[in-house]
Amino acid sequence: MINLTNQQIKVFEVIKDHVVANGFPPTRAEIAKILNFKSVNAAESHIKALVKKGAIEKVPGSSRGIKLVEETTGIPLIGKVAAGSPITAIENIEKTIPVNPLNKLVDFFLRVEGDSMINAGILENDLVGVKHSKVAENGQIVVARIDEDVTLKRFYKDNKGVRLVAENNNYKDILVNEQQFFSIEGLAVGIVRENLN
Amino acid sequence: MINLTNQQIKVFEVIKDHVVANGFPPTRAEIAKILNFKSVNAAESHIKALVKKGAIEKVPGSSRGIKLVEETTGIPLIGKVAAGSPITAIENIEKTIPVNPLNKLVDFFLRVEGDSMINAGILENDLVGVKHSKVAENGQIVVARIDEDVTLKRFYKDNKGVRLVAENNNYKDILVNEQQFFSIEGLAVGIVRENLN
DNA sequence: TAATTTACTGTATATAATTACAGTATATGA
DNA sequence: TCATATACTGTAATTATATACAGTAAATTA
Repeated sequence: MINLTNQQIKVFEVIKDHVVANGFPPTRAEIAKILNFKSVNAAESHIKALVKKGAIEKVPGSSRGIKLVEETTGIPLIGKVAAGSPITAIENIEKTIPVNPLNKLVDFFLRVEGDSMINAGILENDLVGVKHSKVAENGQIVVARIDEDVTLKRFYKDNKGVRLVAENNNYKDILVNEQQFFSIEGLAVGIVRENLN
Repeated sequence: MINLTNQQIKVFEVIKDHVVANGFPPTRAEIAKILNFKSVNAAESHIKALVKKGAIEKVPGSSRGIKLVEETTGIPLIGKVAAGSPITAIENIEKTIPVNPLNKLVDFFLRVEGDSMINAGILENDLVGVKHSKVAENGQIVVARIDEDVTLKRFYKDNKGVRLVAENNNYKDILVNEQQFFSIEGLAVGIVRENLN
């Protein structure tokens, strides 16, 4: 977002906050009311400026037809921290992480039980983001089903059959035999850990 | 979401998809057009039914004044998988994870460099979600600044001073001396790992 | 079997909302 | 210094939108 004036930043924040709070953007009149403009056209003019500068997009003729441009939403990712600068200073922001970095890929989450994947940095109670898939390549971490059990393991297949391998030396490999029902439910594509402290 | 009819589900999906695609909900007329209703009132009636059943909320008098109820958005968290059921069957869904499970707490992300926190299950390139804070309790994982360096470590303080401890035996504790500038930038509250496979 | 819910069409209207036009005043860049 | 941008007030008109009312018909529930 390039060179917004203080007032334009205020208008932008009002729009953003309204979307977060209500799920839809404000009207010109609502913006004007919040910022104590006596004319709706003040809001309209600011919107035009924000469009021109690429902070938002307009859908002409639509009520509340304001889109926040993707890079302006989400959470900042701090890259290299410049000497002496506050950590969240604009020059330190590498990019903006979408509201959910895993959102596009993840079909569902599974909560991890046990410590069988601890060497892969996957701890108990982590949320594993899973993408639906019926197939996997050797070495990939998969959500697999053996009969009625669903488990998270590394997947290997060779001429002897399917082997599911834990990332913890205390666990033995699981060899799937011909009598068992086996299917891959999905691929682990990411993890989320809440409550780190 | 309780007992929506097939048609109500369709209308709900249209609303949800519109919000995802455009950033704001559709009008009655837009819903009607998408679903080939010849009367806008068909959409209006469905909206009333969806409100009654708790799938959405209405903001009366507001254009596009439709809110998706929180539990209806986001990504399903699969709990115990019932015997024989498809993994994502409704009875297996424990709850719905908000679009970003860390969103409320995280002020910014830091990308992890190095393996100093590997024993805490924090790997290189993980995104650590950080909450602004100037203080920490002993044992908490913090983002700290020593002179110009920003680092992620476990924080300890006693009468001898501040000690920053890695979660990796190959790293020595960092003892902060009086001549150095030291500050806590924030507390690690979660992690996100993309590209697991 | 009667009442209610679902699932619409069709009409109408008040109001919500966008957006253009006409100004004023100050600040900034070329 | 002259054009352009910023930052508004104020008015007005067109159109976008919500929403009520009057129906019809079939399915569901009590």
